[in-house]
Amino acid sequence: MALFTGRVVNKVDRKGRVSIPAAFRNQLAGQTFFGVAVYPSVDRSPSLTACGVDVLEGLGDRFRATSPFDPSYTDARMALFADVQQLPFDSDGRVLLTADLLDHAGITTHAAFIGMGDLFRIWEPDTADAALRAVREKSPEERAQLELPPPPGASR
Amino acid sequence: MALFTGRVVNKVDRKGRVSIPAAFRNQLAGQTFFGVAVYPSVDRSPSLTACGVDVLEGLGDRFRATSPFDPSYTDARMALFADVQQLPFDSDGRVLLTADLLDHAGITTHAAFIGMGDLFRIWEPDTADAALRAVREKSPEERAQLELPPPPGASR
DNA sequence: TATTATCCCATGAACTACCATGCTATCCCA
DNA sequence: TGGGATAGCATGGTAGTTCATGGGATAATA
Repeated sequence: MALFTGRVVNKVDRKGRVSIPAAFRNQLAGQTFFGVAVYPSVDRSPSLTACGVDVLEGLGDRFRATSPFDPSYTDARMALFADVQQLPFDSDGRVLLTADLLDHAGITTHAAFIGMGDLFRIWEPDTADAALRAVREKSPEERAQLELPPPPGASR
Repeated sequence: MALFTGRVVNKVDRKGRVSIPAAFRNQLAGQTFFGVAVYPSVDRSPSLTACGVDVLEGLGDRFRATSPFDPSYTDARMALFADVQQLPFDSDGRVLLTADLLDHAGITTHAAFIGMGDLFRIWEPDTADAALRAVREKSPEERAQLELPPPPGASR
């Protein structure tokens, strides 16, 4: 399973192309679709969320267990999958971000890639830094898990 | 489970390469990723904390079941993974510390590796000595009360 | 035809793998 | 027990490869 970590800034060229950082791209090797799934982040932050298609397939599996007629999940189905773009890598490992996506994140010349475990996000770099600062202030107890891993078997 | 102990100082060459002490490296053998995960210490001390990627994978697993809609989890994901660098060993057991990491710890020509159980830390040697001295100079009464987490499964 | 997307190549920079050296600790044998 | 051989380790350098980025040519689309 992919494990995305770290922060990388790459350039967006005139055509809207961006290199996905090699470290991230390599995590996605060996999937059914050689590219990334990208969508505007559902928490309404001005960022894009990206993952391998296997993660989406995993979410699909969770819906498959439910009835397609169960109205309680149809909203979630639409919200999840409607805005997802599957962007293929070109031969150099770049993807073409659509105008919609660039707009949503306010990305112009540079894009910041932020690892988030089995997902990563794409931000306008300054916005990303501000968000990171905010999160570091807000979630010290989360970060502390890195220093004091919870005992095995602990659930939350 | 890895058990890091002791204190070792190694040289950082012009390219930023450092040998991870063999004793530490051997503890990490047999992991899915042949290298270390390194990040600025969460307690804001001028040091880096390092561990095997299996620790990160354990954290990642805990998020996989959570809702992709819940912003509190996305914040936590970002706080946890954004500052973590996965550094692979080269064929001689060295890693390349990024400028960010070197900066944070004030490391220039030498790096001190301090074992801390299932983690270890990387310091600028003089800074490490000062921090160690501070801990040792606590009175015996204080040191006797250094807090240990309860053993797993203990009820209290 | 104008516009957009896809593919391919060129280039400089960064990174990786590999090799050489010297030091140190360990082992083995006299 | 002393001394030499040996293996592991830290460290330095170099060559080959990958990566990010730009540009251009071709193909698809409107």
